[in-house]
Amino acid sequence: MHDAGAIARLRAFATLDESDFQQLVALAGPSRIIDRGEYLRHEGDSPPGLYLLIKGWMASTLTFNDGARQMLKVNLPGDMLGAPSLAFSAATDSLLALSEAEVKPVPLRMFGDIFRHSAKLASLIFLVSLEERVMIMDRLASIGRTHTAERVAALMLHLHDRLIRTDPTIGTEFDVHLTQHDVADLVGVTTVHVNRTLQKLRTQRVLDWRYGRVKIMNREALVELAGLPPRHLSDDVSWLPINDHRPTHPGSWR
Amino acid sequence: MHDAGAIARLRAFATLDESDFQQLVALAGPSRIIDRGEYLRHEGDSPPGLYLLIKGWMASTLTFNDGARQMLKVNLPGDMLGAPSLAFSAATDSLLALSEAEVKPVPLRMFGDIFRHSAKLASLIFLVSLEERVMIMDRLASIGRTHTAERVAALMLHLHDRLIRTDPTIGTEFDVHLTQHDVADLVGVTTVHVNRTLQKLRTQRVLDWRYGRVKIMNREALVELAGLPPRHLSDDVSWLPINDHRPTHPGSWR
DNA sequence: CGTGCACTTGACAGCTGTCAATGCCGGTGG
DNA sequence: CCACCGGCATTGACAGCTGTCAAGTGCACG
Repeated sequence: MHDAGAIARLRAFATLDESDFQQLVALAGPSRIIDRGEYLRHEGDSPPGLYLLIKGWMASTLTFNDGARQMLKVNLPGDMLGAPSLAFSAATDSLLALSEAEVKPVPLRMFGDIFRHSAKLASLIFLVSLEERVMIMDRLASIGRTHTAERVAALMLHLHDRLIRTDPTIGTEFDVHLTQHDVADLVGVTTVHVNRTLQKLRTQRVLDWRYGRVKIMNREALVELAGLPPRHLSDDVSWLPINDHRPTHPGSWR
Repeated sequence: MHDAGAIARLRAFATLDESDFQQLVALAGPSRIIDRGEYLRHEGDSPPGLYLLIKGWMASTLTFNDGARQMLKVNLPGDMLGAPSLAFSAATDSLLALSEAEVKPVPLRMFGDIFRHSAKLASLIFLVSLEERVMIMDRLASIGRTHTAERVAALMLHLHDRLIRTDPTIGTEFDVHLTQHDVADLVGVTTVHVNRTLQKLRTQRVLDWRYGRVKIMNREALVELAGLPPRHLSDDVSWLPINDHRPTHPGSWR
């Protein structure tokens, strides 16, 4: 079940067969549990590592030289953690547990083997990386060009879209493992201002966010506030080798 | 020369041989010239296309439903344009020419062939995509957590770092093809405020930015202002198949 | 029952947006 | 050659969103 969650994002672009599945399962190392509030790794750590988030919520954060902290991304189960840092000699961001979380380290050599042996899986991983870029582009636009209420609306829709992808039964009410301080760090304002903004949204009957539980009261209003167009994953990536079947030869793997 | 620029970013991670080079050159289609201020494509265009920026500056922009515009990224010669949108059914961002620019469309099928036939090039393209993610993460943090002077400082250092990579002879004075309005859209403030901020930075003898020409007067002050750690590309990605030599069979290409 | 964390509230300062007007300059047409 | 025009840069006054500081509430936990 956990592994199924971990490959859900790849399956959004193509169906995976048994051979694909085995290669991905092979990535999963021993589990590690991280308490809420603790860091899996800090920015600057070298060399950067790669992880698979199995359970719980985590966040990628960046700290300025004056101590200010910006949260760059919320990671949900099935997400890869730490990938962007792989292009650099040291970790570019810190990985923080927003709730108790379970992660599995992925040896880089084993991750590289995917690119070595499966054009299909490499293609899908590339697509997910592109998807991540668009997610952060949308967040950047939201933070750069809108006020706090709009940013919160965009964040909430973003989270809801991502949660509903792994659990379609989620309705308009669901748990969000973020404190108001976390939200502040995500949307780039202070905790005090987040608090006032949430109260305003509640009064306006748009969004009710209390005690870690969210209730979407007026989705249309949220969409209008967020101001961003809806995003739909491509349903045709046949130009990538996603249908090739290059048999795996386990013996040749290291 | 142009093609050399176009592959410079891949070469940052590994050396390319003749076979690699040929596959990349094959991507280049017929050139297209775009006047300053014109769009190569608009967000929402479907299906999304992929392009290689040969000459000039371009920008990726996103427009809100209220007309506000956020500039997400400045593209320099050698950059791939439009990649993030490939994971979606419609273009997620618009591509705007900041100066007269020359681009070459890349047929998706041909781009896919790289993933089909070269694990090495696919790996390098993946790494560049990760690098892009970190660039935008840094910009997001800057916009989310700092004031305008700090944002401008971070932007300028970012541009300088990228310009110096393709032209190491660039000193502390160089051309930047951005109006104050462009800068405002990049750092998420108004044109008026950018103007005042640039004047302040000039008075403080930190940065002199006038008439499209920039003079870095105090680099240490800029770094301190920006507040972001320096980024160094990885010098060891040997866990990826960047040394494999899978001979190309041109006849088998479609 | 004391402690710590998250949340809440009020007053005030400060950064930034808005609006409006002006100056500058290169390009265009008469 | 000169008037006109549009884009870009600049300036001032003022409003408004957001940050800062400080204090207080409520709840979970040991």
